[in-house]
Amino acid sequence: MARQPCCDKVGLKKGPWTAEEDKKLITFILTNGQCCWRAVPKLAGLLRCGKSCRLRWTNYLRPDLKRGLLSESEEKMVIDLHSQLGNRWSKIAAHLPGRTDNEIKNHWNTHIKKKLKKMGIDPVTHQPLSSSTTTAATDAQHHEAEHEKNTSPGDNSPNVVPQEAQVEAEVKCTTEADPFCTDEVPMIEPHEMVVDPRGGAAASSTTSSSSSSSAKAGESQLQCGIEWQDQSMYFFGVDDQLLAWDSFCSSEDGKLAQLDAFTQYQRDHGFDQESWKFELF
DNA sequence: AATTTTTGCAACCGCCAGTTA
DNA sequence: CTAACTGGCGGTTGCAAAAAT
Repeated sequence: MARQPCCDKVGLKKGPWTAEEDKKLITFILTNGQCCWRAVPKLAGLLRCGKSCRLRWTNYLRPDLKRGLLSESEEKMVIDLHSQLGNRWSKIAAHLPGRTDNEIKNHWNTHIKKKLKKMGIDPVTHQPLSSSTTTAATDAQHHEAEHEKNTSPGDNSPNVVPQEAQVEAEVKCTTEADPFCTDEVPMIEPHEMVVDPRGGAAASSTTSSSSSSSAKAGESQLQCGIEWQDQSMYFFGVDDQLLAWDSFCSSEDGKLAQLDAFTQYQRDHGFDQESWKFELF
């Protein structure tokens, strides 16, 4: 009955990931796809627990991630969704392709909260702040602290609690309309990953949030991303297009091309974490 | 220029629900 | 049926970089 524990914590590394560790994890997942996270560190030769590997991958290394600040429209969307869903960051992230719940949560706490307060809006209730709380920043801080005190742990709903039915309807609607909601992100198989060393845009983002990615034009860059013909079809599910793409990627030629491209790039250029992180997407 | 404070974000922690032996 | 495990989530922390003094 008893299974092995997820990871014995003895001797496991913690803290920031090194370029070498990233490389190992990326190479492993490119080769094997996402499988049992518990097994990943051992198989990839990492002294990390599986959970740490999963977080590193989903929040940072995943090739379909956008980098950079949220655009105006994304921010607007986050505010709108937060008013309906509260701190259900993963649900909110499901509506923003290429964004992680962690990223949105951080952005909310560091930028949006302040913005809303400046505008005289309570970031918790999304209602206008009462005059007593808008008079001084300290009051606003206190106000927020009170909110947080009054919110029981685990209760992530905003104080203006939306009708539960509405929330459920929203979530239901989301999963129906968007089969790849991050709650149900399909495992990325090796054949679904494309390394494109040609220098062209691998993941065709239609937003401006990746502007930093083009900043160092001319540098030889590893282009790695899920090479969807149209990003929207990945996130909103155009089944037959996906099938066609999948079958291409599933072909032996497709697989070999992807792995060859990656190893070739590593041979030619070495692995540059900064490029991987910022120059590509 | 040096020091202190603030900010932003990657990563960790603990909990939970679903799954499995 | 039950206990243990896995994967996922939200809250929090720690640290490096930037800004202020």
